[in-house]
Amino acid sequence: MLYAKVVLGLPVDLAFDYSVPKAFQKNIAVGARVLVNFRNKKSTGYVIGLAHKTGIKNIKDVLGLIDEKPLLGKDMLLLARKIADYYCCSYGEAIKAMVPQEVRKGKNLGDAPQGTRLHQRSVPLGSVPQVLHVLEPKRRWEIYIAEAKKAQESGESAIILFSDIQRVLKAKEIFKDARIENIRLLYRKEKEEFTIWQEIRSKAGCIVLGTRSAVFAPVNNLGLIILDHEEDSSYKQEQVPHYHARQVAFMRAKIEGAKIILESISPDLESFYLAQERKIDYRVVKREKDYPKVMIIDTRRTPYAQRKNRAIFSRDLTDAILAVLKLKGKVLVFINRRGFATYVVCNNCGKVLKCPRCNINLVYHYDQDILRCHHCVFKMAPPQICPDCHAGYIKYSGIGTDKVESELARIFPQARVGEEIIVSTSLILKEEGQNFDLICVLNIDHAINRVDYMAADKVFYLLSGLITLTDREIIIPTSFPGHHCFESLLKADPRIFYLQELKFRRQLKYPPFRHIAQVKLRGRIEVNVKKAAERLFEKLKEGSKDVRALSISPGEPPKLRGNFYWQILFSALSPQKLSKFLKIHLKNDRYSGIIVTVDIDPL
DNA sequence: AACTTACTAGCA
DNA sequence: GCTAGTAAGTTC
Repeated sequence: MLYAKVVLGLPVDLAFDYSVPKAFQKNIAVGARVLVNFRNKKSTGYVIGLAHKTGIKNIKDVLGLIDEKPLLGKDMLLLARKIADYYCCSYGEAIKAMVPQEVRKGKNLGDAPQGTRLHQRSVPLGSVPQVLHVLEPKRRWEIYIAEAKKAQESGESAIILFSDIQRVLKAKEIFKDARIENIRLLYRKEKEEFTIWQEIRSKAGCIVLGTRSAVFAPVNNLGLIILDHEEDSSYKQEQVPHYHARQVAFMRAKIEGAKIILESISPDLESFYLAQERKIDYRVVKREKDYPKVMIIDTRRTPYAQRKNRAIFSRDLTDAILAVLKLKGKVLVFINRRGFATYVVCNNCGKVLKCPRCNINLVYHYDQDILRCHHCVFKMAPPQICPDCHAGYIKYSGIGTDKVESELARIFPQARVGEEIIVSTSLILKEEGQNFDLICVLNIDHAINRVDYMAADKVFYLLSGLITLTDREIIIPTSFPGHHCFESLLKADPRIFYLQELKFRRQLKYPPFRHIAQVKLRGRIEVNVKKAAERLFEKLKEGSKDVRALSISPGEPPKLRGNFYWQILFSALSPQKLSKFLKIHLKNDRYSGIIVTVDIDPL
């Protein structure tokens, strides 16, 4: 008798045995999908092993063999196992993350001939990963193209990952212009995803351009993986399993002997650290534009009268903008917040209008005359009279892009806002090749002040991006003028930021020196979530030999889309130790109405 | 995850 | 003794 060990896309890290009827015994193989009866429901399962014995009585038959040829090769199965061990998920959940929806649903693969794997190169070529620190963004394309060509010439495929679809499409144009053949676009929103996925499987020497999930593209003979803007947070999956494409790329490149290039204007602190430790290579592409004059304005010295008025633009800023306008120059005013007013408050009772589902401040949008929640889709018409006390008028304060635009129109009536002066959030960084004569960065202190140990990194990545958009001048008002972000920018030396930040991280035993696991509890009833979190923390606060419990706190944000959040943090030297610890200890912890999830290396 | 079974508090 | 609600166990 033959038995198949089958995993399902469930959060249980177990394989279930099914007996294999005679009809399938010849073709069933590890890596194939099967149709099975599980809890009286038909589901798609993945065969991860075959055996001639089983300890299970009342065993059920495999109902159908979906793949005559295995869907997943040894390499992909090993990758799934590694993801499960790193990111604290089940084998099946990891496999689920690797394949398109149609494949999960059990759709048959076409008869396209299966690609022949040239299989393991004798010597893994160029397999030391590389940080590509590109201070001149447009120069990176020629490197990508050269690397892609090199891969294709030796019969290898390449995967190039981008932070979003716009950039994938831009890359397609550039690669087409460079006459690269065999380009395939792969991302989860692509209608043809399933067809393209199959094409990639059946061809050799594909250049796959895609977003996060394309790190799993079923290419043959993988030679190269590039991550464009590798520090971008969109490489981290927000759903379980919370994998990071960079980490998966490292795993996959190791298994398949491929080369990795991590490209960025401002490499991730962790990547810089690996380069610093000589674990990976480091290469700089120098800036060609002139380096702009960097003005850090100490707002602690602005006159009290100005602060009291909450003037958005201090005298320094208006003077600088006016000077540029006179010379017909272009100004970028940067503010990382959309909308007109970021809080809307009653002038009688002081009540601030909040989203009923997320409990965060609603933002007034001038163009549509509407109040919006920036966390969920909630919107409402702005009330004239306070809905709470029914007495006071509604007052708008706090600034966003819309408010900045209208202020600019007031201060500079002669200027065309939207042409000579552009107001934008970090969306401006998605467009390449822009050049401004002046960039004013508003409200950056807001980002520095966040209670988030990564706040400084995020500010540094942002400013590093902005500084590529000007060769003249950038002005940043702040009450932390001595911050290492700014010092680094002033001296045009990124190392100042990285080394200082690493020093802090080492002292605090934070990443990259230790790994963090965030256990998130969510539920509809606030007190229950809090109680469950406290109970769990009480149980696990001792940690283990390797794992330390760090803290328990309300989620960030504490309420989102009608759910309340609490979180517990743990740390350990290795992510595998964290995952193992949590898999053991969370197994028997269930609280009714509360969902517990684990995020390893949270952002 | 989704479903079954066991257990406990509150009630007539 | 009954039920509702939830804690715990199982899935092949």
